[in-house]
Amino acid sequence: MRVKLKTLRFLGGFVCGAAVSTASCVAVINIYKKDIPDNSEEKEDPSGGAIGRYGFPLAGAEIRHYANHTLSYDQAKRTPRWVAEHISSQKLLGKAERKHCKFRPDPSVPELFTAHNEDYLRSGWSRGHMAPAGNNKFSEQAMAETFYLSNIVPQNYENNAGFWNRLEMYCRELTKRFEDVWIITGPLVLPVVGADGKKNVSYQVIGKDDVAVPTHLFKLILAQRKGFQSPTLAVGAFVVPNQPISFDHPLTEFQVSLTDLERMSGLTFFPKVDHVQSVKNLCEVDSCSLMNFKEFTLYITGRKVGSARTTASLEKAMAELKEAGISPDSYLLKLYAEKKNELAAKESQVDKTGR
DNA sequence: CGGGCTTAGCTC
DNA sequence: GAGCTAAGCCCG
Repeated sequence: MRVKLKTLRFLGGFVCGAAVSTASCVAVINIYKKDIPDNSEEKEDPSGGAIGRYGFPLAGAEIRHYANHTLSYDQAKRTPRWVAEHISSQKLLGKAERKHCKFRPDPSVPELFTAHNEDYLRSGWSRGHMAPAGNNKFSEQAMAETFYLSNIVPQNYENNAGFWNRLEMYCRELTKRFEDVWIITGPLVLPVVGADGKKNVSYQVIGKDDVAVPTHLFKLILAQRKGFQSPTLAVGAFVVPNQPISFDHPLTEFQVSLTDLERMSGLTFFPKVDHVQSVKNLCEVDSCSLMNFKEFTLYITGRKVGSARTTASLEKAMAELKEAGISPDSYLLKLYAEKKNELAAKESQVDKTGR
């Protein structure tokens, strides 16, 4: 029997993390043959071809392939419907830098349906990657393509830099324990139950192009480990509100069943997974835990120390860490010492030459 | 890592 | 002057 669908409920005024399934609910998901529309048979047009004489509407939702991501675009919302990726530990190695990248309209999206940077500017929303730039360190080309606005949705700043950022880091960390990780990410506009008990879908649109601001973002993770005899296939589906989410919310709070996500998104995921192949709950075979405040702050400080160009900015980063009540670990101390020497040498050189 | 903004320099 | 780009500095 199919996994029972749970009805999504939003309490009036209270914004919750979408439907939260109990862990046991998605402990083992047997993916059976799904009700996939079969377009292979051309049905005969009883009107003798008159209806289609001048063609049928086109949605522009065809699958678009890029160097390291694939997506379907939503021409009405000026955002992707979904973006798919495959990552492995190898792809995370490399020197491609986001500093050399620019957000820009996707040249393959018709001008009539594309978003522009101006839509996001001063809109109150940041440009949030669906396929993250950080998953493309191996290729400047692949990274640059993730900055096409076809891969971007309006996202809350704090969510993007915080909880969502940590979720993306967790996905990369998964490649240490699973050889192959497939990720599908996209926006959602979910209904809200109002005071009158009626359900309504409402979303903001920004800029001259009316780019749709999603109420939630989803991320679906399929992780495969080549076991000695039995390979492990595990799935985790997460629906995260497009708003600030503090450190006291665990990732599991936003987990939903695969079936629930399919119902919310209108998408059938991984249709080629074997019918009766047992797929495990990712959060039962792996931690599903994101960096805590201390780990995250240490990491960010490490990035700032590594990129510091002056002694002043270097010391500022360390002072802010202390201010947060966190003492540097051995890795950061080493990084700090190296950077301090490097900058001192550079700055004394400047003094000598007067440059 | 995830995002911003400002500035200088260039072309038209 | 407008418009684009790259570099540098800012934030969480």
